[in-house]
Amino acid sequence: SRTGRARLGILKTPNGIVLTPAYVIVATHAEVRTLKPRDIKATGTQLVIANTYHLWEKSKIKKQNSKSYLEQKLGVQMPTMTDSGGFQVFSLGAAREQGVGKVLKRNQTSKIKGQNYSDVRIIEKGVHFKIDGKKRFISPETSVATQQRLGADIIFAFDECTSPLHPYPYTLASMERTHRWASRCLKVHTNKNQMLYGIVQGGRFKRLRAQSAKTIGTMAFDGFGIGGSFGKDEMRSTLAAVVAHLPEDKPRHLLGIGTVADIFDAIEAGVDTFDCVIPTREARHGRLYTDTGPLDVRKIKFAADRRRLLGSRSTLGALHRLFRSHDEGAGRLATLHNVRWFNLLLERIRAALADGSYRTFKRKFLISFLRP
RNA sequence: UCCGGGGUAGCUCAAUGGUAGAGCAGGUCGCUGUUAACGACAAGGUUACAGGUUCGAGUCCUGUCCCCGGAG
Repeated sequence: SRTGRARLGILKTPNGIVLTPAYVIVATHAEVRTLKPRDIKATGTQLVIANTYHLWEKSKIKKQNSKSYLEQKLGVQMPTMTDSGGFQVFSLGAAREQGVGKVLKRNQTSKIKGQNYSDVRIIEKGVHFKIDGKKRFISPETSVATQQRLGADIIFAFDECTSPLHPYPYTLASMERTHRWASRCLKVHTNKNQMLYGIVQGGRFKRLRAQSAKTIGTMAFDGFGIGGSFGKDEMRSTLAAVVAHLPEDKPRHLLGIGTVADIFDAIEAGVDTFDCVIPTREARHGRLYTDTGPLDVRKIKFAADRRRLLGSRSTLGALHRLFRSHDEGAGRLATLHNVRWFNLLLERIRAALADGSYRTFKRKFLISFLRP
């Protein structure tokens, strides 16, 4: 039985199927940080997302045994995505300059109009980046070409991820440019073994979100990414405004989200897949996820904790000591645990959706997870 | 026992006689299409002890205690 717009599905790719809803694990440099190739599947991960910007130079490496750099480096055959580099327009530009994330924490606005920053310059043709002294120009055409060389199963249109602090006029202008970029991406997308997803923008303005979803949603994409920034506590309402205008028969991916609360919101809005650095980054920073909430394993109170990490013989106490001694293995053990935990959560959600117990599952889960 | 060096935050060490600081450890918090195995903040002191000189002493002088090295 359906729960709102939530839906179960199977995403088929040349490298295997993905049961959805699914959490996509971030592998920016074609590796899940701290993990070895064989670790990835051991965590139950179905799909990973790498980054075109970060793999730009590597993408020029010639194929070996018909495998692209992405496939070689990942070291395991499985479904893959590559992001287009559009997020770096934000993360290396407005985000750094304004000191803000893509999800607003406080109600604040900015007079910053975009679209030139010290290391990012946006023009109609594409984006000039300057980072670590190196110059790089990425356009819809070069992003798609690079993603075709990298060979992921699912690739994304080149877009501009705007800041939640951008005012309405700039967000509108940027969105319309992203729409033009989307058409250009479709034109140069020649490898039909790869699914190309268009990306909905519109920032925190729901009118723009709906408009973007209508425009992108009627273009000949194989699926749709929902990108950009969000207002404070507006994930549900923003997703509702977007998904209403996306076709039912194509997959939807929510880019760069999210937290445990976001997962439920996204699934209930009708999102099929979403990716986020939270499981992996926070693991490296010592934050472990459990059914009774996240904990900081570095704190002294876990020094002798005998509870075991998911799928491991190691205990919280052992991991605590590894972190305290700055052992390289700490990040790997923590990452294995967190990725397993998020994948397991999605597995439980899929099971609950399948047998109609989603609402009950969610209520019980959150009571435990959010307990004081 | 003598000679020399030293004793400052939990640890390792700074501080021309002029408001005692840093790094690490420990604490709290943060992390949303990874420039992040990172970052922010707060706390932490009878400067071994007792006197003295000085407007003012971690700093100079005297004594005591302790540590290190060398000699015996």
